[in-house]
Amino acid sequence: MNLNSAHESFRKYLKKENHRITPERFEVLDYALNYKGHFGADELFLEMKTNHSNISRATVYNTLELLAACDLLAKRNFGENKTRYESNYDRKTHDHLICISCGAIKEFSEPRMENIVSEVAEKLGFETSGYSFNIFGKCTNPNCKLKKNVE
Amino acid sequence: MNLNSAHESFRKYLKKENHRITPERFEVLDYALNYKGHFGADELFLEMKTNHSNISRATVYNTLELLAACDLLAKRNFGENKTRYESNYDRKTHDHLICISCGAIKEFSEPRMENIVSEVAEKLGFETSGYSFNIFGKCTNPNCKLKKNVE
DNA sequence: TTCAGTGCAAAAACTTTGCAGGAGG
DNA sequence: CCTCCTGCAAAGTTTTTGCACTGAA
Repeated sequence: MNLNSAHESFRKYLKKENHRITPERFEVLDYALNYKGHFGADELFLEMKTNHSNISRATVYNTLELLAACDLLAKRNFGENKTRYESNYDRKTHDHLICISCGAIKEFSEPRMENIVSEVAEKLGFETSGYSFNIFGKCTNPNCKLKKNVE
Repeated sequence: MNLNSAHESFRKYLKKENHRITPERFEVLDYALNYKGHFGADELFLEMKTNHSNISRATVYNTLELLAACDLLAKRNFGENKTRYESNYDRKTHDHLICISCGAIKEFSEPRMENIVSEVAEKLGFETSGYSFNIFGKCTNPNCKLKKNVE
């Protein structure tokens, strides 16, 4: 993955929106892109703290909002009452299947969704900015129920 | 709306699952079915308290879980990091369009979703128990931005 | 009689806010 | 030099938990 071009996009976005370019914001970006799978804001903050970063909670929450606003991250919600983020960088859009028993999350791409979303939005007079589509169920993993393998 | 038949379903469910039949649980059911639109657990708890109910927070949270488990209520999450419930009783399934500016929520039915959900679940080896499909965007209401008219 | 369910209050989990000091433009 | 951004800690919101008591079966 090319971090430099992600930095470039972010820098451009910050400039355009009149936000300041700070080292802290790029530090959060690096951690976010290196995170495998989905993560919560607090999770990322704690990981950064563990790695002896001097970052503050407020800065992490604020920066993740910015990264979602410029589409470098995708904002998700899997029904756990917390916001999750996921790198959007170099990836194609996808939806999620969540096991309600062990928490495993599988991704899938469903080409029909794009059409459905734009048709519905047009019919109801909305200007779409995104959608979320999650399927819940029970997975066939034999270890299911044994471990909370959320990823 | 026929409350009696909802009571009947709930009673049946509780019996089947070996949960006790308590007046508190039916009190929560009544409040939930009478609530117009979507509500959070704490909202319902506070409304019940306002109406001088003797119910406890724990009982409300617990009972709403049960009502969702037996499909009298639908559990929703509109990306606000809180669980919302909605009566499922006597209503057909539907999805939601959420205005990110004023919070308005519109409902729509999309018949194609059912097929997509079962196809995806089968392909990936999941036993489906439900799905959530929310479209986010900006509505055309001229009052949009003025009031938080969540419903 | 028994133990699941209840009310209450405290804790937990996640997020937002207020403030004083520091650095980007 | 003017603010926006930062770190910190405190407060806010929603949900969960522990405990002693009560009432359904």
